[in-house]
Amino acid sequence: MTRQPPKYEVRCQSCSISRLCLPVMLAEAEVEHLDSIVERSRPLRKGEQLFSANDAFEAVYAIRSGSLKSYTISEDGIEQITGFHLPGEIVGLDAINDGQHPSFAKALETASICAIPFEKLETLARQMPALQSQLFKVMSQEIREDQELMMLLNKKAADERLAAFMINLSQRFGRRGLSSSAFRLTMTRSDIGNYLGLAVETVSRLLTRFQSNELIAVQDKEISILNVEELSAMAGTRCHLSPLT
Amino acid sequence: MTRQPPKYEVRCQSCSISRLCLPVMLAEAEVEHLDSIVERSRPLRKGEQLFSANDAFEAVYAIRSGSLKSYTISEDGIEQITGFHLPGEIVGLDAINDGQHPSFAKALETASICAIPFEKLETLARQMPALQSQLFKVMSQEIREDQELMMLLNKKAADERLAAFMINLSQRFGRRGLSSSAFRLTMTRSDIGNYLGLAVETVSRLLTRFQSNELIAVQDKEISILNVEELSAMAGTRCHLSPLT
DNA sequence: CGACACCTTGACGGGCTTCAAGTCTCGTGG
DNA sequence: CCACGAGACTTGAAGCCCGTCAAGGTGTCG
Repeated sequence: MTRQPPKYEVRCQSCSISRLCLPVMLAEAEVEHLDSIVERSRPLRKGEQLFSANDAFEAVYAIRSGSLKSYTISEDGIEQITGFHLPGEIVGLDAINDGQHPSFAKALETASICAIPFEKLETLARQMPALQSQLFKVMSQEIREDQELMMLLNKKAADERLAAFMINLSQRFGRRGLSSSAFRLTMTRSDIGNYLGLAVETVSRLLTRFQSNELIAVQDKEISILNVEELSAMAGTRCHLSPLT
Repeated sequence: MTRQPPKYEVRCQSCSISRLCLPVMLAEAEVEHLDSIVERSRPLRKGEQLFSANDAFEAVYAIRSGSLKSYTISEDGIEQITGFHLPGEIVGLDAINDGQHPSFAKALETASICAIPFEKLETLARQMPALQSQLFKVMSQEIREDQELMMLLNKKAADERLAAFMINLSQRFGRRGLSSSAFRLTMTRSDIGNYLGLAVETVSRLLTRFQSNELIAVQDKEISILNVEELSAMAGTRCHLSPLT
């Protein structure tokens, strides 16, 4: 008798977002090897931790469905959200360096996660050039995104930050086959503010303003982008014009 | 007759900062392999570019001596400095993902650079587990540092940012065998402000204030740290006490 | 239904940017 | 050698964006 695997045991070969994940560019036989080291467990429910700061680093994690936030907590207890993660993205890469997670990762909604033991992944990467290459690319990409975020936080006003955030989310949803013009925010306003370096109140006020300017429509956590052009223009740095009325 | 190599042809084996660079943890024979793919050219002079945005990505670069800044320029011409780099550090890692540099790197003073062709490095990494591992660690480290910087920019006041910056520089100089209590800033005040998301004037005022509070002594670009404890305390987030007089 | 988290809106104040002016250093060329 | 200009740095004054405080509304879950 063949035991029926629980339905969260999706294999890489049949995973719908594998083209955004590590298997990209891998030959079929290689995907099977990769699949063989992946560990899948029951989905995380909203609010559950995937890992915590100071946890020993065992694996990196690929998101199969749902969304996560990763964040650090400073000595004095201040939370700093360092990223929101969608299906196909890899989290935990910041822990490689010293074998211990520097950050937390928590589910923003029910989320299915693939754990990929890092030692095995390293070994596999040595045998599969395309996998090694993809790993370097994923990490490089994260470095670059952090740098773009730095530009955002250092040089842009509150409305520009929020516009850039919405455009970014929109594009990421689009790449995953979802609507890029209408989506649901899985994080709270407070999370957004934390991430963008703004007070919750500012985020709330800006969403209201964007809505009255007909850039977006807001219905609780549901967002519709009504005017991509103008929103994108706002996301690009503005040269200190007077604020719109 | 054996040609005398120019004196900038230092080999990895005899390089004074190899313990901070890629060769760390490599066996002697492995270092020789690595050394054999490294390309060294004449030193960069102050202000010269190592690479520019949109340049094709060929190599990553290790700094042997001197210092660099890396920065991006947004569509509308705003410069955003993304990092300052000291000997032993690797720059160009943000270019791996799409074969094109997203940022610029420029010498802040005369600097000797080792170019490491990335394709060869990848190949070598497949044969040398310790090298592959070190590469992952270096990239992981950069991701983590960017996240710490995010915390700095998002959550801390101007004086805390500058204090953290000084402490960070101090520690990095120390690790390189230089004095951690007295050093020379190779970047301008404007660069510091750009990096930390502050106006030049703010940086200048804070340096003056730090000096009158006897936390540091400033003589043009020469900095002496007089009170590490208090400066470190300031670098840790403060709980909104009234400013020191 | 009551506790709690999330969200919104208004009022106020402060920390930083911006603007402006002046000093100093340094490299360059006459 | 020195004049000269450009860039770097400092210091002061004024204004504004956004954080903070406060209050109230809404939705959710035990």
